[in-house]
Amino acid sequence: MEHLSDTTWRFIHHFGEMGSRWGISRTVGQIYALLYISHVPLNADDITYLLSFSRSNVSMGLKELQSWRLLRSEYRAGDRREYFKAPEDVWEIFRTLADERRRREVEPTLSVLRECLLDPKNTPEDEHFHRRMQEMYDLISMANEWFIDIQKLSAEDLTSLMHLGAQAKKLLHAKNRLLSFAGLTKEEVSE
Amino acid sequence: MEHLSDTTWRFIHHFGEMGSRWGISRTVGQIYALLYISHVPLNADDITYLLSFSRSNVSMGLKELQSWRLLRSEYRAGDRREYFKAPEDVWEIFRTLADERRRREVEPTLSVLRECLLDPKNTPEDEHFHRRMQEMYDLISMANEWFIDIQKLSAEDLTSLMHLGAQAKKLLHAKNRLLSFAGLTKEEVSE
DNA sequence: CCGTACTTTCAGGGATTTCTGAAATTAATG
DNA sequence: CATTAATTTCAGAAATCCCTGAAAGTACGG
Repeated sequence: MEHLSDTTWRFIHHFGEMGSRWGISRTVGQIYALLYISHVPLNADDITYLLSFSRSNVSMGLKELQSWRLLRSEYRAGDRREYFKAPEDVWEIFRTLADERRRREVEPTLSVLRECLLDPKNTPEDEHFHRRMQEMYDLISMANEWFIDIQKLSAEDLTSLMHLGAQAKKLLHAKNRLLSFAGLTKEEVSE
Repeated sequence: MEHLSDTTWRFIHHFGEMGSRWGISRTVGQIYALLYISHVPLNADDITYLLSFSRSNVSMGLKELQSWRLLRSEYRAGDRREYFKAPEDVWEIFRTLADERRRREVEPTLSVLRECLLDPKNTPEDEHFHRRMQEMYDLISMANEWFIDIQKLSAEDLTSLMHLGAQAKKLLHAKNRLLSFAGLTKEEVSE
């Protein structure tokens, strides 16, 4: 890649902007967009040249992306530079991203909430605070578990489920009807 | 509320930090955490006093939270100040938050991708860029549609589905078996 | 309309984050 | 083990974001 076309630049630029709205800095977003779209793995100098920011910034950016487990890298015979690329599978990228955010943000939030919920309740006001924190804890905790669980599924299964969308509700009800028809309660059906 | 207890302060402080990792500033995060946890609606002066930052900052923060549709407010007889609170239902809060982010971040991203996909492909390299952008577009687009669809469901239905988690896969396969048992293809079953 | 109670706006200062370039570090090669 | 290639670190500059206080705006009650 000699230099960036208008289209690729727009793509890269947009993901820079998006990145800066999330925890990621603009340049890190751009580096990842570039690696995502490139048809060939790139080394740090390639990135420095194509995006024209400082070599050290690229180095730090790559390090950060690695800490998010978002990069694959390889070495080549007779070349001691490291070549980076994003995973082929878009699903994998989003999954990793989401999981890393879960670990960095959701888990610590749950810890703080758990601690707050352990504190003594001295006043009726405290009772109310406790209740609200509990509500939030329950929701976040459930979503967290759900996400961990859902990660087991393959991209294809996830795709099917997504296409199912709100229809899943009907399926759920149908399932419950079948169970009660068979004279079973939910509890009797183990896993 | 005369002043904040240690526990509430920890809660508020944490959501300030979390907010600053998302698009929201620290103080806006704190204001919302306070309004969320308070047992009684608060006016701007209450917030200024309890969190001790400037009145104007509180004003701007409330305005921003309103632009996210995250606040309810009320007026009281003989008091011209506006009193704010967060919705009672935690589900509603997260739903609103997610939907607003969808509108502010996901939709514009899809627009950019659509535009990029319309651009002419001049080289084999461009073909590759196109393919990668298409892959990303397809995934984001599907997730977007899915989320819009899922929003129709009630908190209870969502809870059931979440508890179902990865088991939903079995349900999906059961459905397909039922369909093929009935001699129907997916395509023949419209909605 | 005037005064009062409250809210909003916004320019500028302060704080934080991000980026750079020089120097240090690491690692491969002859 | 010296040389060279590549990477990383880090202090400070630059850019950005956030918050404040003063001033302007709004709206209600008399």
